Order: sequence, then structure tokens, then C-alpha cells
Amino acid sequence: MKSMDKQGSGIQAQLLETACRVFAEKGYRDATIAEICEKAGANIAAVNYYFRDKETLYGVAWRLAFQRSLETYPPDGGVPPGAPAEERLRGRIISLVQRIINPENHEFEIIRKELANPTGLLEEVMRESIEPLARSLSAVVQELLGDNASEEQVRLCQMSIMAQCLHPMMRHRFQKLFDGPPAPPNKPLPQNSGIEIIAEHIIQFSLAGIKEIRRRIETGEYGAQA
Amino acid sequence: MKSMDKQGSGIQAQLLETACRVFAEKGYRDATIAEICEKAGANIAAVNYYFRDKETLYGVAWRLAFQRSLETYPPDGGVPPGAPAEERLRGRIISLVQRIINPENHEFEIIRKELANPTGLLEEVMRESIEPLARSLSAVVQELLGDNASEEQVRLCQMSIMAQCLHPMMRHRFQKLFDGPPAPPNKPLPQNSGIEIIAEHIIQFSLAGIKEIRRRIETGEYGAQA
DNA sequence: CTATATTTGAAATGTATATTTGAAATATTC
DNA sequence: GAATATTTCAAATATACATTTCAAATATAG
Repeated sequence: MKSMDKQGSGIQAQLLETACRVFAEKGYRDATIAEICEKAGANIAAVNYYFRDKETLYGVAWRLAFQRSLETYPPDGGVPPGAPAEERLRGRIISLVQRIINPENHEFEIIRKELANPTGLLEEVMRESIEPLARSLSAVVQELLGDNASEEQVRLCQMSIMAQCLHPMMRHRFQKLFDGPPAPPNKPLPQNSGIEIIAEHIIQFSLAGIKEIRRRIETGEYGAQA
Repeated sequence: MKSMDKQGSGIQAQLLETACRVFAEKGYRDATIAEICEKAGANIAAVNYYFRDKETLYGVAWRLAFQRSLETYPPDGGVPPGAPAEERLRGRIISLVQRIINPENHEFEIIRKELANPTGLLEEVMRESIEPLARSLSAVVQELLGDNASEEQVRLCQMSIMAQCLHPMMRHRFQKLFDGPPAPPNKPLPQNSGIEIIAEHIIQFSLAGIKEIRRRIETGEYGAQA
């Protein structure tokens, strides 16, 4: 064996990282083993040797990317559980937005592609990665909506928030902010960029939306046409 | 020449319609000419004969689908330009949601796929189809935000609305409502389905968001951290 | 230092599918 | 109804890749 026990067995690690990049950029189908190997500085047989086939590489690479990202971005955004619900919502949204906007972070690129064009290879991983996010968001939304809110109302609000965060424009609109500076590898971005503008917008917009739904629930207006 | 002058030259029309369905379901890359031809009841050479190649078929089919859809769904939702801005926003959102949710209507399926995985073949069509939508939405949002709103603030609000409408969950969540009844072809759906629930949610949520942004603009709070 | 396991490399094979072709069938025009 | 244009069809060709293979190179252990 070579010197690779922990992680980073040269080629194998390179393959994983490169695979993430290429799959994120082109999607499963349009990415070719040849390109991944070339960019990783490996022979074309390397994928077969280390991962058996393309499908497995896809699954393993994605699983790893998600794990790493979880370590880097605590879903609660560092806001303690005891904080007021509004603060906790803010923390979650900021954490999400940072993850999505960081150009080194490709998971949401892949999530979007899988949602639009499922390969069926990531179902398990998708569940493991999106569901916890969604659930923890739901809990806060639930709290903000009050006890009279139905499950459906919670789900709808939660969808409104996730939708805004996942919208492709989010990523695109801020890509340009990150051409000049080479951008930090996988760490959270510095707090000085344009991110706060967009995150803050989503927070304010969503908090207002939630409050309005709550008001309507409590005054019995919910569902009434204007 | 056969009897096909207007539209509906049997095979050719079948190919276009089938192409939309299949491309929407599988995406450009995963859809095969063979499948399209088979489902359209045509020979495999038909695509080459009528459209030269797969790329052209893709472009033509999509362009047609969008044209048709525009005829069916006036973007203003039938609300007259003189109506109050809130009403006009409501009209636009309902029109959008109906278009997206109707299972016979595949354009947003393709839009989502193109956004996630651009083929580069539809750039022009995408611009022609999304930009007008976005602009007309922006105009109403602009009005609702007031004269002091910056361009960026308008764009962000507009993004929040579009994001909610385009979110994949939107379609999925209501797909189930449309298994039993075969659903009307390309016409707007009846007003009795679950659509109002989701459309109404987006409307209320977004109106509240917009109002809050406006309040912050006018009290000079905008951009302040909580 | 020898034997064994691991890793790399280029080339071969297999598969899926787009595209082309040309002949047969059908319709259209004069 | 002969001449010409259009349309259909099955089969052939071309292309792009994933996957396999096997021999050479390299490391590791006894």
C-alpha cells in the first residue's frame, strides 16, 4: 500500500474532487470518464480500478462532497437553539445561502440537476441531505406560524423559503462577484461580499410572508380570496 | 404536397408534440430519436426528413410549444391593466401557476432542465419566453414597491416570486391531484382544483414580503441587520 | 532479494444511438 | 396516365463513450 491511509491517496482523492467538479458542471450523462480522468491527472482505467464504474464514482463522490459540506456549514448557522425563532431562521437561511453561493461548493448544483433530471443514483443521498435541512427549517417555521398552523401551511412556507434559496438566479447573480478573488476553498465566505444583500432579502421577505400567513390563520382569514 | 398547409401534417405535427413530451420528460440528452419516432408512430428517418436533425427538432418543438402556451395563458391572467397593482400581481401569479401545474404543459419542465443543464440550443427561445414574463412581473413589483425602490430591490422581489413558482415541488406536489381525471388538453384548468391553495399562498406570502420591503425602504431601515 | 500485491497505461471491445442512404411507395401536376 | 415531387421505410454507417483487458511498472512483505 502507498501512503494514503487517512484520505488523499493522491489519484483517488483527485478523482473524487474532480468528479464532483465535472459532474456538477455537466451533469451525470454529459460528463465523461475520460474528461474526469484527464483533469484529475489519472489514466482512464483509474475509475474502473478505484470505483468499478461511473455510477459508483458518481455516488461516492457526491456522498463525500455532502459530508464535507455538512462539516463546514452547520445547518443552524451557529445560532444556538435557545435563540428566538426569528434569529434561528436567519441563521439557517444564511448558512444555506453561503453554501449555495460559494463557488467551491458544488452540491446544490448537483441537487438542482438531480431534481430536474433524476438519475436515480442519488435518491438515498438526496434524502439524507435535503430532508434534514427541510425538517429543521420546518421546525422553525412551525414555531413562527404558531400552533394553529396546519401541516400544509408549514410545508408551503418552508417551500417558499427553500425555493428562493435554490433558485438558479441566486447562484448566477453572484457568480460575477467571485471572479477576481480566487475565493477560499471550502470555508465559509468572508462576511464582506454581496451575500448579505441577497440573504437579508430572503430573510426579510420570508419573515414578512410567514407573519402574514400567521395573521390570516389567527383572524380566520386564511384561504379567503382578496 | 399533402393536405397539411395550416398545421397538423399528420406525422410532422405528431413528431412535434411527441418531441415536447419526451424531451420534457427525459431532457435533450437522454431522449432518443428512436423513442420519439416510435411514440409518434413514425419511422426513425422521419426526424431527419422533416427537421434535419435532433437539435433542430428540439428547437422547433420548443418554440412551438411556447407559442401555443402564450395563446392559452395570457400573462396578465386576464386582469385588465387598469386594475390595482395587487390584483394585477395576483393575475400574473395565477396564470403562471396554472401554466406550470397543468400536466399537459411541458414548457416549464424544459425551462427547469435548461436552467440546470443548458444545451445552448434554446438560448434565444429562453430569452423570448422568460424575459417578457420577468419584465411584466417587474413592472407590477416596481409599482408595489414604490418609486424609492432601487432596481436591485425590484429584481430581488421578482426573483422571490419566480423562484416560488418555478420550484420543482410546485409541480410535484400537485401532480397527484391529476391522476384520476384525464385533465383537459392545453386549456386552463378548472378553478376547483388544489391550485388555488398554492397560488393563493404564493400571492399572500409575496405580497406581504413586498410590503415589508417597501416599509423598510421608506423608513430607511433597508439593509439594517435585525 | 524474491515473491506477491497494487497501480498504471494504451489499446481493444462492446453498446447505444445519431445520422445517412437509397430504393420503394405514394401523392401531385401537367 | 406519364412524369415528377414527396414521403416512408429498413438497413448501413458513423460516432461517442463506457467498460474491459492484459502487460508493464511499481511498491510491499517475507
